[in-house]
Amino acid sequence: MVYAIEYLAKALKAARENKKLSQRALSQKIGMPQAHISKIENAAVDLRASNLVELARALDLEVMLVPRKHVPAVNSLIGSSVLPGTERREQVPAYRLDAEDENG
Amino acid sequence: MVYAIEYLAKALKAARENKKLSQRALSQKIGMPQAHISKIENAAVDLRASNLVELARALDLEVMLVPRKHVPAVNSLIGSSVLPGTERREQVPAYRLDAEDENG
DNA sequence: CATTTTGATATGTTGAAATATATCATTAAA
DNA sequence: TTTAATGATATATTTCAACATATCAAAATG
Repeated sequence: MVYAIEYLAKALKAARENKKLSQRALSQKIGMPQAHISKIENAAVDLRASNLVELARALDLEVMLVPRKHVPAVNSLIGSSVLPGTERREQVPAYRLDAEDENG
Repeated sequence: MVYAIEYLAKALKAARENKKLSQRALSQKIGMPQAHISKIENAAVDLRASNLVELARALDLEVMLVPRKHVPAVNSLIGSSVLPGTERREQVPAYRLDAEDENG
């Protein structure tokens, strides 16, 4: 377990599930073995930075370096949608049965 | 050269220089060989995610996954201060001779 | 209910390639 | 001279791909 990147692993997993992609579908999309994606999402491996960027982009995310003092503002801006801990439980509004494509 | 992470490498280098830290000082701060930091800043190696997080935090930066649609807003929010090309020259106010701890 | 099938995810192994690290040398600049 | 940056070498550790297989959940079927 690589604790330092656990939050990134969880964010990647959450983003994939948000897009309703299976690990297999994602693996075919970027040409990375499904088994490796599983290990990454469980923080069982310390993935390389280029793989992090590639994986993120496949999920419409960008890896950014944010000054610590701006982190709260950024979090509120993006609704902490990619931060673990903000599980966004079954908060799905009853009137919205299907979310899927949230990005522009 | 690992092109996919070149922008991260440049951002790390810019952030370090902004804090007026030498590679050696940074290396001692986080216990990473100075020679390795040099390779990282030149994108000569594909560093591991945990090292990216550790390096970023030592420079008061956080590695975040930002939804693509929010990237422009985040960039304007943080003033693109960590994006290379925004060198932020000698903008240090004359009345402030010593910066160091910027975070609250 | 029990069984089986199906889909998705997790785990384990092997071998090749690359990083991580330490150390030392060189170069350049203050 | 002192400090900083880069480059080279050698060794240890780890990722990563490929592949097989195990686990788990849900659905279908007997």
